[in-house]
Amino acid sequence: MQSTHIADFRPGMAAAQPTGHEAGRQRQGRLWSNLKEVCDLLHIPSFNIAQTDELLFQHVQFKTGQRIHTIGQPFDMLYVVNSGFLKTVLIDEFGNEQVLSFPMKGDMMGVDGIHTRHYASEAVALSDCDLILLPFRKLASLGRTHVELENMMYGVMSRELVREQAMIGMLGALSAEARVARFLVSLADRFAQMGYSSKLFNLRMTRHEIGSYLGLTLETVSRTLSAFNEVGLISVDQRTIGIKDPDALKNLRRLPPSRARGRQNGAAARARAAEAAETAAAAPAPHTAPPLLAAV
Amino acid sequence: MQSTHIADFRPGMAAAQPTGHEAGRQRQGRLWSNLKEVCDLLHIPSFNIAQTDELLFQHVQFKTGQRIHTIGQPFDMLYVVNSGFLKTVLIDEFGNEQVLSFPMKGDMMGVDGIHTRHYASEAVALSDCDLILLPFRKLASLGRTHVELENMMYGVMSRELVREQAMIGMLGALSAEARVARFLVSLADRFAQMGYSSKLFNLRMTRHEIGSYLGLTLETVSRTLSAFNEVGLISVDQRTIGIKDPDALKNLRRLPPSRARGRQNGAAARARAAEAAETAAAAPAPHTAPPLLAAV
DNA sequence: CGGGTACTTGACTCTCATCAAAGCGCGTGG
DNA sequence: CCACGCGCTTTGATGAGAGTCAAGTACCCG
Repeated sequence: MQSTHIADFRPGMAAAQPTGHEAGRQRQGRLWSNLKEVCDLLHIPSFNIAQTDELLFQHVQFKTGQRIHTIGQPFDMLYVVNSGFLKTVLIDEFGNEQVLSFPMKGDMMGVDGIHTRHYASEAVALSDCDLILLPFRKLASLGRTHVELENMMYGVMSRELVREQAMIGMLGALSAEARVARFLVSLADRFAQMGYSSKLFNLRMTRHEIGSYLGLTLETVSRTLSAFNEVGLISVDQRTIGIKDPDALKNLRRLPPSRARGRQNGAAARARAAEAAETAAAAPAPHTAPPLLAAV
Repeated sequence: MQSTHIADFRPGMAAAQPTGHEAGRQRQGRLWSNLKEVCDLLHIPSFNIAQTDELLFQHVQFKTGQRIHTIGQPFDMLYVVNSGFLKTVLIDEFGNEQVLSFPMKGDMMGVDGIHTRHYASEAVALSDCDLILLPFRKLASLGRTHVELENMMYGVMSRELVREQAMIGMLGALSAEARVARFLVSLADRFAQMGYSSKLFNLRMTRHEIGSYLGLTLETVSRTLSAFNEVGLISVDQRTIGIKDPDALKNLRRLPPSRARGRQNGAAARARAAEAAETAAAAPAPHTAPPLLAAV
């Protein structure tokens, strides 16, 4: 899709990139993973997982644009992302998409289907993907004998819940600029965790999808990225993002008004942006303060 | 402003109110519930729960304003609300509260503590409460022998996840008026489910807390309630809310501009408000439409 | 190349936050 | 029992942030 102008550092990325299918073995012409590999992928401590090589979970591949599951479809599977990038969306009563998450390596999908036995969201591959299938019924019964597995389930579900709580807090309380900044930081962190570069990466999603995820319009996302670029917090070239000042991004609440950052060198502007964040961070923070945004 | 005209049916509310502690038995001067009672409370089908009267869970009472657990506190308990009203909040880095939920009878709290073994949120009683304690470790090990219990756990956690997803969708895509409208509807539904009146109830939370929950300011909440009152969708008297037109509220996206609803009788205004909702609902809904709000 | 999709940028609008000032209600203490 | 005070709520005026509409550009793919 966006191939040419980043071809130069694709090699670098490929080098940093784990080989993708490192987990799993061939069998019957398909990939399979054992319990330990799944736990490792999910970052769940799996101390004494017994010899579980007879306990294998099958992989499935999806190509860009394919749907993994749709809303209302009968639930029977959980999915763990082994490689690739996806989005999960809600479709409202008017057919509009609301992006809920961007699952990538190590994330679990499908948990929202357990309750009603039907998936509550839709998952779509944003790139070619390799997913591990976890049949839920089988998994639950296994959990009864393998305590670690049960812990894994509870842990992953709880983690997901906490993640969504953080999302709600962000949507409820942060400005557009702060949302975009945190989105970039969290992406960078996840890339780092996966062994990619956290300083330079490719967005796998469109501005529209980012906007939907953050509760903003695509124009606002685009403008905000441009503004960050202008003050030197990041570099933007289409879907290629370079993180220049992660700390300032992490703490950013509001950029100085645009008229105040007209003709000047980037360093000075960046310094002031960072300063704005620091100032906010150092504020006394009365417990009774209004919920939204400190002054700059 | 609008104080007197609902005092007349205050008594009716008290009558509709269940007696609160109907679940549970006395023992050692305290209330205890068995597994079946807990499942019923959570609305989890519990077909063949064996004789589990030796499996008892203790109740605890909290008074208005008391904290059930705080952020960072070591996790060991889940809580099920047997009676009363609470809020759960996140505290951001500046000390501002972000309300995450308003748990009431049948809701489970504390699930966010499983992952890190520390509660990720804080729970506060908005009224006197009676909670059932579920020691998590004990519960998990019981789940291995009582399959229904395990299903209950997964089901409740998944349900919570779906609820938060809906919240994210709402925060990301709806106008202030639509958010308040849906908040009222969802409250009404929950009251109905609990056996209270869904037409007339008391808010247990302040405008500030509602605003925090919905990502709005308290002034916007207040103004929106007043506007709904003005067009006859609801009646408002401080914390007492009367639902007049639930269907219009459910579908409402945007009220007609205020200048268009100046001097006129309420019925006509309500009709137009409902119509606005219907119109939006009947729209063709192209899949590619912008994420936010149809026109009126 | 040419068509289409994604992205950027500008001008304008409008919703909602902010600031401010009164009412109202309820509990406390005189 | 009433007066006082404080927190909650309402309402108004104002403005800033973000959405909407509209070109125009860059990029991708057949």
